[in-house]
Amino acid sequence: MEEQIIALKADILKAMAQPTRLKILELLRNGERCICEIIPAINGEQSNISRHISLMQKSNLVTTRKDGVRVMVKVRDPKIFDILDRVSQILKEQIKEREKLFLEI
Amino acid sequence: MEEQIIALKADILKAMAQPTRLKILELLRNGERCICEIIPAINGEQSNISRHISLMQKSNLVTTRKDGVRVMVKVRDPKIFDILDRVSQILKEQIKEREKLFLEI
DNA sequence: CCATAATATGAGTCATTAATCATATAATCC
DNA sequence: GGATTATATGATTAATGACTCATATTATGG
Repeated sequence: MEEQIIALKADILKAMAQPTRLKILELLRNGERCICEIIPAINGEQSNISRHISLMQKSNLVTTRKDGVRVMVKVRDPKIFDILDRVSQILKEQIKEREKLFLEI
Repeated sequence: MEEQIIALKADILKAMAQPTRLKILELLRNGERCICEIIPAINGEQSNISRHISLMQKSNLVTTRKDGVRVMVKVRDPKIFDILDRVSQILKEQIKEREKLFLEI
């Protein structure tokens, strides 16, 4: 596979692979949200959230639109949530296996 | 959702979100591989590949077993490949949309 | 026009990461 | 045992990332 394609795939995954950004994406499962709602919802610092959202926008994970003073954010492609679901499943099974090992001691 | 769970999800995604590691994972689609095969296949530096594999092992993405001098690596949970497939789909559609915009100019 | 609310951005800090070279460890074969 | 092959690891460097504070920008309502 070509280097460029690989790099773009890595960028998509990188844009998801961070706790604050995961929290934002989880919030956006319920649809479009204003940045001003996201900040208190995940108890984040304004400038930090702003940067995380602009990063996800650059990687095309989310889109934004202006609504007066507010900026509304939504996830561009719902397949993002499929990925998040898979990650949850994988994690659940990892935790199960760790518990199994623990019981064997 | 709890901070810890979020952090673990981010770790799984982080372990995938890097070009060299993506290449390794793609190679492992065809099953278990020796590290000594992976190194030339992706044209990597030995110590670098070694570190990337041990990182993916720590995040439980892959497992390893010794076979003589060799270390065989395989992906622990095939759902990893589902994630890679989704990322490919998302990227394809992103590229399509960019082309669409380009044609409109 | 001014005050206010929402967002963005410059600059700085601190931590993490990827990569590489050199060297160590471990298993195998002769 | 000694040479060889495969892998791991310590140390270093350069780049990137997350976060914060202060300040700028933008839109709205009064």
